[in-house]
Amino acid sequence: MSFGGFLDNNFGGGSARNLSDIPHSKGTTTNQNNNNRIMPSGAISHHSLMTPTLAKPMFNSPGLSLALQTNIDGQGEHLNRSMGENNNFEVNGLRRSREEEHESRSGSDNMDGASGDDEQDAADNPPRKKRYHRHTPQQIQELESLFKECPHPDEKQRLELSKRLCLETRQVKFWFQNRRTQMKTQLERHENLLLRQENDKLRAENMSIREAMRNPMCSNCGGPAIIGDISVEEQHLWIENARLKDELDRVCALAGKFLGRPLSSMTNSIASQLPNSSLELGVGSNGNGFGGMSNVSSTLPLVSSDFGIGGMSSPLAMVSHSTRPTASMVTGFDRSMERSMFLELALSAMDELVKMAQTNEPLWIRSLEGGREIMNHEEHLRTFTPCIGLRSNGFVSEASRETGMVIINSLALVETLMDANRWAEMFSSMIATTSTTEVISNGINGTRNGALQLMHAELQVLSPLVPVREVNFLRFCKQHAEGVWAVVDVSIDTIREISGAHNFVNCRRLPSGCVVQDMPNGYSKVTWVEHAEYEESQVHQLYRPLLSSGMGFGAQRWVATLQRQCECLAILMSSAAPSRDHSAITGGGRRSMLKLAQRMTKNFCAGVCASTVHKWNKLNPGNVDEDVRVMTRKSVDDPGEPPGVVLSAATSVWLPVSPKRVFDFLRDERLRSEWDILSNGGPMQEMAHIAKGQDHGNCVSLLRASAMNSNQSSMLILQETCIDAAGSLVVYAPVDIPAMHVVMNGGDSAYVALLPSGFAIVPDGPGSRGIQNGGDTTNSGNNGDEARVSGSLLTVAFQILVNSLPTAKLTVESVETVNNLISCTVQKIKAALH
DNA sequence: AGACTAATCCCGT
DNA sequence: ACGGGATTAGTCT
Repeated sequence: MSFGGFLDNNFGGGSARNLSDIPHSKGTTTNQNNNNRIMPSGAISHHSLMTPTLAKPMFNSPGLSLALQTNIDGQGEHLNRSMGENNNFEVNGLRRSREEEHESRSGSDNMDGASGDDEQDAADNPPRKKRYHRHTPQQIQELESLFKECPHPDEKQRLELSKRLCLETRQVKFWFQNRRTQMKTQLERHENLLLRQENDKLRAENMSIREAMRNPMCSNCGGPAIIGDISVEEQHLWIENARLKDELDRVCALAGKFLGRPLSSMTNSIASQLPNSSLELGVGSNGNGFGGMSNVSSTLPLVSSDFGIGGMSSPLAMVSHSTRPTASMVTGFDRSMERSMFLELALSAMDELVKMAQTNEPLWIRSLEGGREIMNHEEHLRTFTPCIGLRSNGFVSEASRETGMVIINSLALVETLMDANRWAEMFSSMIATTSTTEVISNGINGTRNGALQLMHAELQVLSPLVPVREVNFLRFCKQHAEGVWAVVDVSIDTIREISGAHNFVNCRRLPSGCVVQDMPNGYSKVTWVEHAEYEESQVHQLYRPLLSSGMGFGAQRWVATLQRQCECLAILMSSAAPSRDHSAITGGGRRSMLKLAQRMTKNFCAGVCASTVHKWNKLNPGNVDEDVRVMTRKSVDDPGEPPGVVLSAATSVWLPVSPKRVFDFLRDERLRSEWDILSNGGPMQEMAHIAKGQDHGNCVSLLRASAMNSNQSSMLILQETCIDAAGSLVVYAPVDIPAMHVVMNGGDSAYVALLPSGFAIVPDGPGSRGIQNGGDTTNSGNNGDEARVSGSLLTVAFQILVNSLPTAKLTVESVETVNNLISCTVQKIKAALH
C-alpha cells in the first residue's frame, strides 16, 4: 500500500490514471479536453509560464494543480472567469467526468473501508489515504468566484453550487467556512505585520532618542550641551517607554491568537472601512493573499512600505495611515531626530516653567509699589541653561508671573489649551490666529499627559502701535500630580527654520505657560508665567511700559482674560442666568446673539491689529495723520460682511483719565451722543442685555438710536463690552433690523453682515495696576490705588464700507473722511472726559 | 518545520 | 439545526 502511494507521488501516477480513465469512462469529453489532458507532464515544470488555458487541464494531480491554481489566480481572475464562461459546454463535459471521478473518490472516502473497494483502488486507483483530497481547480475557481460576490451564500446558493460542481452540500459549506476563516487569518496576519512594523519603528525612535540623550547637542550652536537635570532624561525615557509599552501590548494582544473580536482601535478601523466585505480583500485579485505584500514590506525600509504596493487595494494602507495621524509614517530618521529634539526641549521647558512658577526669592522679587513681581535676570541665568539659545541683538526680555483663581477645572483648562480652536476662542482678544502645525504626541493612555504639539500663533495687543507677535512654538502638557497639570510653550524658531517669508521673527517665547491646580470648590489655582524676548524698537513709546508690566502680552493679561472668559462660561452654563432685560430673548436667541457678538469682536481685533486674518493693505500716510493707521481690503463672498471696499482706521492715544472711567463713559448708552455720530445727537436706548459676567461691564447688548424724525426707522446697534484686570473693550456695529430679529429668535447669525468699530482701553503703565476696581464685587482691596492711577491708553478703530463695489478704487476723499471721523471722535472723547 | 486545506469537533444561539 | 471557532489530519514545499 504505502509503496504504491509513494510510486504515485513520485510519478504522478494518479494523474495518469485519471488522464486515461476519464475519456474512456463515458466518452463525453470533448476534443479540447482531450488535447488539454494530453499535455506532456514535462511541461508541468513550466506551469508558471503557461497561459491559463493551457494550465487549466493540469488539474488532476492535486499538488500540481494547487500550484497552478495559485498561479492562475495571481494572473488575475478576469481571465479565469471569462475562460470558465466561454468553455461552458465543454466544462459540462468535464463536469460529467469529474462527477464520476468524484463519485469514485467519495466512495473510497466515505465508505471508508470495504476492503474490496480498497483493493480495487489499489489496482488502478492511487490508494490515497482516506480523507485527503482536494477540490479540482475548476471547482475551486467556481467556489472562489461565488465567494467573491458573496462570502456568505445561503442554503439555496450552496445547493445550486454543489449540484453544479458535483460536491456535497456539506463540502460546499465547509469550503466557504474554511475560506472565511482563512481570509480572516490572512487579514489578521497582515494587521499584525503592520503593528509589528510600528513597534519596530518606535523602538528605533527610542534608540535614537537614547542616543541623543547620551550625546546631547546644543540645539542652537550644535556644540555639546549639558543636560542639567538627570530627571529630565528619566522623564523623557519614561514617556517613550510608556508609549512603546502601549504599542507592544497591542501587538501582543493580537499575536496571542485572541483574534475573535476587534480589540484595538486599529481593528475597529479596519472593520469600519470594510463594512461588509472584509473578506473580499485580495482573494481573487491577488491569489497570493498578502504574501507578495509582506515580502515587499520586510525588505523595504520600515517607512512607507505599506502604501499602495503592487496595486494592493488601498483600505489597508489607509488603516496604517489612520492609526498614526502624525506625520511620523512618511518621514525617516531626520524627523525622528527632530522629534527627539523637540521632546527634549519640551521637557527642559517644562522643568523651567515649573520652577519659575513655584520659586519666589530670589528668582522673583516684589517691586516696591504695586506689588508686581519682577524677574531677577541674573538669577534666571544662574538657574537655567538657556534652552533656546541666547537673546538676539536688539531684543529685550519681558517676564511676568501671575496667580489667580479661575472657575474651571484643571482638565478642562488643559483640554482648552491643547485644542487650537478652543484656545483661540478662550483668549480671543489676545490671539489673532492660531493653528496646530503638527501633533507629535497626543498624550498617554488617552489623557493629555505627555501631549506635545507644534503650534503657530499671532498674538496681539489691541493697538496699531504694537505689532502682532508671530510665534512658532512647542506646546507640551504634563500632569504633575492628581489635579495638578502644567502646559508649557516654548519657541522653536531656532530648531526648525521656518521656511519661506516668515523667517524673520519679532518675538521668541521662552518657557511660558501655566501650572494649574484643582481647588475643592470647582475653581482652580492658575499660575501663569510669561517670558518672551521681542524687538522693542517696533513698539511705540506709549506702549512700552504696558508691555513691560505684563499687562500687554504678559501673565497678567492671560490670567485676567482666562478669569473673565471662564466666568462668562460658568454664567452661560448655569441655566439660572435670567437675562435682566425685559425683552425676554429665548435661549437660542441669546446663543445666536452671543455668537454674533463674538464674531464682531474678533473682527474688530483683526482690524485694529494688522494680523493675517484679513489681508489688509496698509496705506502709506500721505494725507493721513501720522498716528492714524489706515488700511483697506476687499470684502467678497463673506456673508458676514457687506461686500465692497472696507476701510479700517485705527489710532491710539493717551488720556489722563483712569481706564475705568473711560470704559464707563464709552459704554453708557445715555452718553452716546457725546461721541457717536450714529446716535443722531440723542441718547440711545438699551433694547436687550445679556450678562456675561458679574461685572455689569461684561455684556452683550442691543442699542437703539432714536430716530431723527418720525418717518426714519431707528437704527439698531449690537454692542459687546468686556472688562477685566488687564483692560477693557467696547465694540459695536450697526445691524440690520430684520436680520437681528432672526438672530434673536435663535436663527443663524452667520448671515448678518456687519462691520465693527470700537475701543480698547488699557492702563498706561505698571503704576496703574488693574482697572477693574471701581468698587466692584469681583476685585477689592487696593482701592488706595485709585488716586495713583495715572492714565489710559485708548485705541479707537473704525471699519467702514467706503464702496459697495469690491473692485472700486479707493478715493482720497473717503480716506480723509475716515481720518476726520476718527480724530473728531477722539477729540470729542477727550473733551467729554476732561 | 511550516503552510495549506478539507474535514471534524464543539459550542453558543 | 446551524454557523462559526478551534482543532485535526493529510499533504506539499
